[in-house]
Amino acid sequence: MERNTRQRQAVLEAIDHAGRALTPVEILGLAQASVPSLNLSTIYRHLSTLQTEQRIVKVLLPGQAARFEAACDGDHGAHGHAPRGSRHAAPQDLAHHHHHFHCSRCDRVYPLHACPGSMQELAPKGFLVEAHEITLSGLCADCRRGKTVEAVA
Amino acid sequence: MERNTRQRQAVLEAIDHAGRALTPVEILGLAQASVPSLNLSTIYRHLSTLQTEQRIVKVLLPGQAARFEAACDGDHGAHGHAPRGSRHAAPQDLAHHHHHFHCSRCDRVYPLHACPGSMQELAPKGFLVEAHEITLSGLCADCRRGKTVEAVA
DNA sequence: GTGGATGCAAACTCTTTGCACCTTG
DNA sequence: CAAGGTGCAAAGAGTTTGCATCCAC
Repeated sequence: MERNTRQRQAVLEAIDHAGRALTPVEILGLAQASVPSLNLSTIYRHLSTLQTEQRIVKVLLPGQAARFEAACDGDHGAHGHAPRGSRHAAPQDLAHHHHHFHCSRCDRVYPLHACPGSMQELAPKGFLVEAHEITLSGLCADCRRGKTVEAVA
Repeated sequence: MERNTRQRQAVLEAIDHAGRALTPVEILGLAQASVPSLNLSTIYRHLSTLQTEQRIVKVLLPGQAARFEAACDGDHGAHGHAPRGSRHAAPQDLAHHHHHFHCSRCDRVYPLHACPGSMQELAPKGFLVEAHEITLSGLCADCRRGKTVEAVA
């Protein structure tokens, strides 16, 4: 369904190799290494289709521009075929629910692989909690130990 | 220090009477009841100074435009004088740390008056957690019981 | 009367879209 | 070769800023 262009490859590889959530501009910088003519609007278009295909996930943090990370589910790895069967499960089921840490020094966003649970008890009576987001911020290990990391490398 | 103009009054009253976090456009709508000529840029300018004075707090939720709510601290109430003495305490100390609930139906944001605590344990070793944000979403009591609430009234 | 406040318009950031041209299958 | 992909430029939301005018003190 989706053509396998150099641009699409470059975007997907940038995200898959990052290990953290990237902004569209970061992706542009990385992907232009393989496709120098690459344009930001092309990036945004691929980010849309890749989300639909559940290959990537949009990460929204308070007060920050959108970032994108690889969807760490079972479909990951082999990329020769279209997403298999299951079209009925909610995104969370596949995408392994998790949260994020934002480093205030280097501005990088790291995944956290733990979750304290539903939080229904924090809401007033009568409210129905369907989702929750937790964002931690502070210093990542690199920045904490003073390694001078250039902002968003 | 700050002049007591009709515009400033209108902005402050809209926020103080809301009981929930409002967007600049919502504030505009409410405040124009008293000052019809009121302009959005004037709103933004007052939102800045009111934040500095710690009369209001900016509320950022993932993927949402900024909202503003009354700072529910001790200085609240009497507004005849400039903020008193203490200039050394961190904002949190005065502003009563809390989180928010976003209703996906009416798009309103309500304060939550509970907090599960530091969350340092969710971060990888070596990371320093300095702050955390929790956002719940789902249906507020009104929307859950089917009261047809016009979106962002 | 004067300096800070206001309204309007322009600028800015992030993201989306229209369109003519190019490329993949 | 045709359908879909790409680059560029323009359009949109949300927010900020420059500037001439206005008004609270």
